[in-house]
Amino acid sequence: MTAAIADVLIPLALDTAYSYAVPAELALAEGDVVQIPLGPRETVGVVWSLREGGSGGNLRRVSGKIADEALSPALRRLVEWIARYTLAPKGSALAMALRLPEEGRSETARIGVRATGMPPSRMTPARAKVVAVAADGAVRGKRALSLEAGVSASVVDGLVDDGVLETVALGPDPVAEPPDPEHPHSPLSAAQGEAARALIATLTAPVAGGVPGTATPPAGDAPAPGAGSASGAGSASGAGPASGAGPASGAGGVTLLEGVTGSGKTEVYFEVVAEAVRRGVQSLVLMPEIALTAQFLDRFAARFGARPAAWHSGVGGRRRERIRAGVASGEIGVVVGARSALFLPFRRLGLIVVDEEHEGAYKQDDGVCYHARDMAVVRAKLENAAIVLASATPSIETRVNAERGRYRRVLLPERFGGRRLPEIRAIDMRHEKIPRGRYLSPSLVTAIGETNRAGEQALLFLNRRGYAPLTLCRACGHRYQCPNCSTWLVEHRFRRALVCHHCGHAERRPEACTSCGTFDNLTACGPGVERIAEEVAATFPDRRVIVLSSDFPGGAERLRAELQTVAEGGCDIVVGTQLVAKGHNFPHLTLVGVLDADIGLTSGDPRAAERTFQLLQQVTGRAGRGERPGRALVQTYQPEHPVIAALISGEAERFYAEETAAREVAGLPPFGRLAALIVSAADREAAEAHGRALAQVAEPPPGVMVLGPAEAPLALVRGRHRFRLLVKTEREVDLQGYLRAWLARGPKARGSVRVGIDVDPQSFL
DNA sequence: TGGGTCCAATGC
DNA sequence: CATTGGACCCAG
Repeated sequence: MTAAIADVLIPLALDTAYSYAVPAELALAEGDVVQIPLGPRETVGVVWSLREGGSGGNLRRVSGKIADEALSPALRRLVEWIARYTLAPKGSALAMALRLPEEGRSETARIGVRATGMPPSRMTPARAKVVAVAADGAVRGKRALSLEAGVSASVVDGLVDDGVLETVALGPDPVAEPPDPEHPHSPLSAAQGEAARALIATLTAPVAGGVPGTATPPAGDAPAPGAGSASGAGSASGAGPASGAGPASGAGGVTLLEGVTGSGKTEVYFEVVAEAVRRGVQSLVLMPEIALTAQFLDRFAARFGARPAAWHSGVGGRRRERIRAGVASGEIGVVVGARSALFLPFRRLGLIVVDEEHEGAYKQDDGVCYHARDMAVVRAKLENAAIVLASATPSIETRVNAERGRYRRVLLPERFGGRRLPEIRAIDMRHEKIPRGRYLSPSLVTAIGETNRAGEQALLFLNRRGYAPLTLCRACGHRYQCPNCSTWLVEHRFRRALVCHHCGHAERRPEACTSCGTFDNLTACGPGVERIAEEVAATFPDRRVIVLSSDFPGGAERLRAELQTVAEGGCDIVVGTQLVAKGHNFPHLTLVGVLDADIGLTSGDPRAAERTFQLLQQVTGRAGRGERPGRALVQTYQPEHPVIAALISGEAERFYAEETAAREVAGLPPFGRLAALIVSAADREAAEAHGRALAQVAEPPPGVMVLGPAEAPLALVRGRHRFRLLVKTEREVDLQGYLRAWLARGPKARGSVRVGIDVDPQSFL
């Protein structure tokens, strides 16, 4: 009898599966999660393939199968696809889809109470309220009961001691409730309804037979570009993730939902999610930053009468496991999550929505460098699911795909409820008289005054955390720099610290200069939001001011509360970083002031213009989303710059056209391909030498250009020196194949030298 | 020479 | 990733 051999992929930085003998009593299938011996210990892995093996050799044996865990074929192909595309070891890609035990704190057992029917020995007004509420005999959480009755928790405790209430062990709180697509909700506008219908038409799940259990039949055989030969050579060729998308009509494929800020895109795709629920398929809504989703989850609950499962890095332990299990069983219908939700083991995924698809946060820049938006397109294809990319300011890549007919495009050109887009004006800072160390122009101060007098809110936007981006000694000129990174330390006056925004290094702000010893002579250069808040407080002493940035003291919970305060009109002036640019509805906000629109335009990054345009468009779009019309004032030193000019004139189309043309001329994505090799080492010389050695053997064929090594713009990060090589190819070139051959030819990294590969780099730092 | 630390190679 | 064993270093 011939023994079966399992090739098992292990979630480590290994590119090949390891072979194990399968014990006769163990029935294994491809995709099964198994326990296997690895060196001196036991680990888990996934059966990647099964085969007959003559003697079985002297392989070690699979120790056992982990029940109820298996990776679907689609998910396994996604892992393969990502590994091939990003040049990451397959095992590393698998690790993202496995994320197993997370041995978390066990959930605190919840206790519920219900009425026993016994009368209280002593009646008080508070007790009477509780008894009245509990009279129906239902089980409630202690806290829920006291809230409902409007009494303190101790009253409930007292009644428990008295025997009036009895405690009951409650199951863990549900991780998600089933969404109800027919839950009553406010109607859509005509434009929204039309957009929703167009998107619903792209759903692949059949209308009839939407009974749970009747999964959509899987797609054909080679759904994604790159699913091909096992050798991998040339498979991820030419086509990026975007190509291979369906035709621009019929079901399936990719659809861009493009709507100006305030047009109600969310409500539109909620209708698509509702239809997916009706048809019995699961939906995944990807969001860029989960800190912002509290308000979003509320909106979801308002539409569906239930909260969706929320998935992000902060969800840990048992809860994480329960979401995974619920998604795998099909019990959970809708997941809202950050990019890692892309790897959840959906049982019958029918729809993916990528909200704010242009967001840079979708790109993972360490470990396996992948772009969640692009991989979502791949997963949708593999699952034969529909996918919607939503944005007010789509990325150039996505727009080009839409223009070329690879993606469908659905437009919402007007704001919901006939509201007007804010009027945007530039404030030319070259002509404004501002004292040194101040940043609010007189024109802006006047506008804030007018706005507040009308009982409305103003938002001042500056994309810089902290108090000042640079601290220097007036006596000796010493500049405070991070010891691990080549960045200035940012002063955080509130914390009395100098902080590196790259590695987190923090030191106490010294009294005397650490270089020359001069006492009390350090000066803050440039503005951060804290400093602006100080200036606002000095200019408007009687206004309520809130500063919002991602390092908000007190964490996400307090931040949420502050956002709520702003939304309810509980403050007059908000000073914030890009955190406030996204996703929030501030109905009382009618003035947006952009303090330094030019930040980021001079960075030398090819995407700088696009990103700045998107950010400014988003943040100015915060104004006037309630009843009153809004306006935006943009402080700038170069009002004639194409980005600023397009923003002011509202000619987004022209900006996109020009920027797209410029990309095409330069052969940059999506018209060409880019990859970055980042060579890092503990010492500068070793990194540079290895970079040079690689460049030596680059041997670029026609259509391929290799630049560098150049010291990376952020040359020192976390104590490692970095050099970059940039590979630029024409669109048809098999970038991955070239990189693989090159790296195989090159010297192998020794010592502390590391070579990181970033296909489709987003940031050039 | 023993004992300690550090780090690169290894795992089927 | 977790373990390991070899390289290197130091005190006595």
